[in-house]
Amino acid sequence: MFALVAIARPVQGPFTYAVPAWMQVAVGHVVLVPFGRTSETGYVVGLSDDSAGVPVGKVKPIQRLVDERPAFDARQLAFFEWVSRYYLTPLGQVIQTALPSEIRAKTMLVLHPTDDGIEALTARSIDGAKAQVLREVISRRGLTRRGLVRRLQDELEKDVIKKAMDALVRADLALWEEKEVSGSRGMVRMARLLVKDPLLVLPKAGKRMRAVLQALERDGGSADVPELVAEQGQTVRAALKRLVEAGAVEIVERERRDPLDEESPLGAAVAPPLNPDQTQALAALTGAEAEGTFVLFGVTGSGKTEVFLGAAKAVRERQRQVLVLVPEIGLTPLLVGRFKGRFGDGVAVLHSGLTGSERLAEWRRIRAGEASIAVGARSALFAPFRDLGLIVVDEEHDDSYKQDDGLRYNARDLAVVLGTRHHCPVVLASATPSMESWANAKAGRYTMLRLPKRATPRPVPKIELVDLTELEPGDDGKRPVFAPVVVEALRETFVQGGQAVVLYNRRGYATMVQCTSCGGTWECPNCGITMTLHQRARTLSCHYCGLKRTYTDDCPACGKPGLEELGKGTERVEEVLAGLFPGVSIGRMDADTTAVRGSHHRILEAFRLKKTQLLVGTQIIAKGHDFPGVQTAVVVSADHGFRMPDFRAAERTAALLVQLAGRAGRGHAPGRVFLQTWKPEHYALQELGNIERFYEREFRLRETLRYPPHTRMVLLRLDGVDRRAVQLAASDLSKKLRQTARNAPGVDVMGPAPAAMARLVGRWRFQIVLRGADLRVFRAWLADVRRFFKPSLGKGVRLHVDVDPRHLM
DNA sequence: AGCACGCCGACT
DNA sequence: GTCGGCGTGCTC
Repeated sequence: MFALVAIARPVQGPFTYAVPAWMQVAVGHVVLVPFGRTSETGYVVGLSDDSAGVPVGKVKPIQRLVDERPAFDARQLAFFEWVSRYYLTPLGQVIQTALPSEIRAKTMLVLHPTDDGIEALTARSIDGAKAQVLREVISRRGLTRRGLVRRLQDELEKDVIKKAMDALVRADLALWEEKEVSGSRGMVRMARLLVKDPLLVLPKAGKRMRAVLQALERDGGSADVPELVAEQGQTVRAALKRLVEAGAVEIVERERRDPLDEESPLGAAVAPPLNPDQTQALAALTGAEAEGTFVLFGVTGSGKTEVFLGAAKAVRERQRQVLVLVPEIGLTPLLVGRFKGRFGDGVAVLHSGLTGSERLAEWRRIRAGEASIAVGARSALFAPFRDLGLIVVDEEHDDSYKQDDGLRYNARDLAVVLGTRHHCPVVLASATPSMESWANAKAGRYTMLRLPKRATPRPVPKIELVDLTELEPGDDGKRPVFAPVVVEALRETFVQGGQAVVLYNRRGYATMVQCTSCGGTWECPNCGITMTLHQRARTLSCHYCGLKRTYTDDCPACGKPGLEELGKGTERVEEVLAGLFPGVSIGRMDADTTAVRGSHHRILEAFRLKKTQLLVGTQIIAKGHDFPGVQTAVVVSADHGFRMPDFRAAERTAALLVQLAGRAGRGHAPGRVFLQTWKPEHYALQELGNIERFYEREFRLRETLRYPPHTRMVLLRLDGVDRRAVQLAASDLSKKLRQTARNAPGVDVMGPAPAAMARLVGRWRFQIVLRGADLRVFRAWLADVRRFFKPSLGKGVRLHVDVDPRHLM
């Protein structure tokens, strides 16, 4: 008996293994198999009586089962195989992405001394680097190659250490042993303040240590280490070490907890009556033979969730399962709460905040059929459902459905595939459907369901375009940030005790700092882009790689004072608003203010409870929250997004603006929405009141430009430290691709071209865009050229393959 | 991804 | 003559 095994590594598989006579193996079993010089996790994807052409001498036996029960069934396997083909990713990697990381055995090689080795060190018969390494091997047994290097890197060169290790093994003074490692234990390290006034104990604490202490005091005496690192950088670890030594701080491990437990208020247990539109949509989804994909196109506040809940109830009654996908579960505690309130324990929640064991428990509950409803972020798509009766993709236009590393799948698209495999309806819901979904509905492939009215009879707010070109410069010669009409509306709002949101899609204080004497600007040495000034933190920071530099008043190049702070971000907008409306309390929400765990929730709660009257922030404020008190919404610069070098810029910006407009006037007062713009004539702005007209225009525009959804794209991104090597590899690859593309009608190979951000984190990036007009021809051609897509193209050049990219930047 | 094999330049 | 650079190809 032989088993076909897909390996959890980026290798083209599967591989044939012998099944020991005593072992019961089935398709779906996770197994440990010998692979190369060590062992690796494998997934049984087939069984056969012969060795499938592999010489029997080469075939090795399966070592053991990792889990008694198969992790996936034949239907799921077929789905994984589809995903593997579509995303040009080896099957083993797809399955690895799909399964909880806990269901994975892994071994690593660790170094142990032999008796001869111990003898040799005592006898001092060896010396130099070998002796140093051997001493380390003996005193700290079981270190990996990397671990040894890390431990000795201060004393020896990296390759000297490696050579010494190999020499020791060759001389039988040490040997490699295989050690099994368990997956993540799901524990978080937490720093806790031990003394009241740490600076008394540590009068000489440095800047870093002080920053850590400050953060700890601010967060009530304790904080998670990963969060401190996210906030202040890796130097936190060194600072903590010294604080622990000084006895000011202790490190404790704690279970990672579900951040939603305390945050998702349970919704009502009983369904409210539905309006006619909702009833009609519900009927379409729950019909006896309902199948296929539906676009639930409902304005914000139209009661889409009630339709999901009603449909879920009907599906449950038929003993089938329901999958509800949400973009980022941390942003949707309300939706989770409503499902839990209606269906109680039957709801499994899958998200990244769970510990490994918690996630595994939820996963098993779904496999066992105990949970009939799963709510989760994109990876919930791979949960082991037995029989799905409904799939909901909420806010389907959201880009976070696309995974942007590793297996770059789009959960919205895969939901549609999964739906056909389970013969169940799939609902793609949004107030601003994606161009693809809208086009599919228009072409009749999907069914359009409309909820054109708000559930409560409030009017959709009026959108007012404010032409910034007509704005007069102020006394200082600069144009004000806000037009008078906007300032007036905001004032009126606050006088009436109402609330407002102001969106500006850039964080920080100034996007660029320039010396008035020498004209020098700060650029990130890793990424080559200008660094943003963060006034409060007094730092300049690179928004791509996170590099931070202390901000000084004098130019670092010529030493003269007089720096000009150009451009603006949320921090400056907040400052301007504080100046305009003294006495109005302002909350700011952007990646800077939400870096600390729980602060996201805190800022929103303060606004919901009307402790703050005005909320300033980046696009994060437009996502799915319901603030009844918001009377006025302002977009500081509506055409900001259009300038992005990306064919989806208009679509994305239009969606953002409509979503933001939906935040206003959901309560008693009618809402007003102001969009400040330099280009009021832009078609996306002109058609915001009727987004379907915008879709029509955008659809035709994309047709002339041969962009999706009229064509399909695959983005090949090459990156590496050596610019010339990357460019060379890219032109080499594109040459090969172009040659084969001659026989594939409608296939274009574009580029290579430097990526819009040509250098990120010290790596140069070039890209090649593949485009196909005919899906069948394109897919066949891709299957053929897949052989060129090796993850490493030599000389430190890496290749990432992105099928259906969301960005071309 | 790792890792071994193998072919060309600077050293004992 | 050997060590070591990393290009190429394999892992059942």
